[in-house]
Amino acid sequence: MTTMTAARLPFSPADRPPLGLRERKKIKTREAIRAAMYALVEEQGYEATTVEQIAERAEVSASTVFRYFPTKEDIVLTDEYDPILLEELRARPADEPWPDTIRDVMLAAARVGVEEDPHVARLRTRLMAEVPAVRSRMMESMSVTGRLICAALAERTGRDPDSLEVRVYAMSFIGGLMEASLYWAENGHQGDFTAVVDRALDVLEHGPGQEDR
Amino acid sequence: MTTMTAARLPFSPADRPPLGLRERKKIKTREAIRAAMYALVEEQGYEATTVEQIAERAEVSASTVFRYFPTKEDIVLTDEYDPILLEELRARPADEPWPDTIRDVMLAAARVGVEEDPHVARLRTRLMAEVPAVRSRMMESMSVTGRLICAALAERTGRDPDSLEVRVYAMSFIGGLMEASLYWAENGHQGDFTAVVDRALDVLEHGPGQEDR
DNA sequence: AGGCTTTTGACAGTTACTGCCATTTCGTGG
DNA sequence: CCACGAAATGGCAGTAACTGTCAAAAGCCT
Repeated sequence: MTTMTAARLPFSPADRPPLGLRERKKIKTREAIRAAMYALVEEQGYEATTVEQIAERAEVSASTVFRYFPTKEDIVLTDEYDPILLEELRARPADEPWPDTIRDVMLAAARVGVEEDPHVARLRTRLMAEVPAVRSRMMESMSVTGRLICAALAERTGRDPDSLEVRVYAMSFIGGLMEASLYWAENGHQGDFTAVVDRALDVLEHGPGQEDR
Repeated sequence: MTTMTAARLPFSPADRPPLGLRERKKIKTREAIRAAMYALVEEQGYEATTVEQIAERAEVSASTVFRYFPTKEDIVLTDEYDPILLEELRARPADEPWPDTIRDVMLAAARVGVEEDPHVARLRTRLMAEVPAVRSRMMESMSVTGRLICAALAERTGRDPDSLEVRVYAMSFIGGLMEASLYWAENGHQGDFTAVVDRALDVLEHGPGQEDR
């Protein structure tokens, strides 16, 4: 109930002010833990960093770290893309052709994700490529994004979000985007991430090109 | 070096006889461990089964279990689809249109996987759906299958197997097939698995249907 | 200031997994 | 058939990520 405040739907405009000391401190702690982990990972690498070290540097106990993040991997990668996606989806006209919708929504999410903190975005994708555990956790988190795509597509086309067809489509999408991120990281984060995503979206929409033969 | 004998390429016909006592015993141990785990999982569930229990029932030490399988998850799901896939790929004419190739190859692999031991196939997919750790491990293993698809597509179309386009295509494929397995398991393994895969392949080839609007 | 709730730290316990070393077991050449 | 080297095994100690519990501390409210 404390962790994962992702599902809070639209963000009513007036709920910034009423933040008690408690809430503010929680945010600070959360970010202190993140910062500690980022720093340690850059110094020693992911596996070499223990949760105790993270706790120590963040000046909290190990128990507290686990109260804020369910697993070590989550410390590096929890960040809510889904709300952005939802917001972006909501902003689109309901009769827009689906391919256009999904493309723009994905590009927007990618843009926000990278521009917000380019340094962290790179570290995150690098770890995704290098550390299996991180990659796995990311996949899990992406698959809930997949369900979100199911819902969106279902809503716009009047299909069953739980049908095999819709689900397979959504997860193939996720798989493709995941690979795009990996590609970007493996090639030293060359070029614009959104450009990479754009190319990936082409493939997902039209296939790899030169279809047969 | 002992585990994962998957990459042994074509299977020359005459290497069944020269199996020493040692080799035979190793296979027996391996299967004993697997059998022990399957049984215990059905009795108590996945998480409740510890490696020590598995070792005990298989009449080996815990050390030995870890010598045979790198992780607990691998005990349930290691089984080499990739060799089947390779063999099947090899059997196809080189000028066959790619969509036909990939479809038939995948269907063949699915068929073999399920028919060989339906009971285990169901348990495996059920665990995939229910246990995140198993699902993750499966994803990792599927992503090496993805590289295999990259290589095959690249070879047949003269493209770079490491290009973004080819990689995204392959992984979207994997994502879709993964979801098909999950779907099958979540719906109580209704119907033929190959039929489910067939529908998934339609989606991967042509999109979810009713493209836009 | 005093009582209530939430957050925190300390601690003990579990389990997957890693190395290391001594012992056993198998394959082989004499 | 027997030794000798290599491989497989078991036992043990250690690590690190979690989990659950309980008492102390800190923010909140009147």
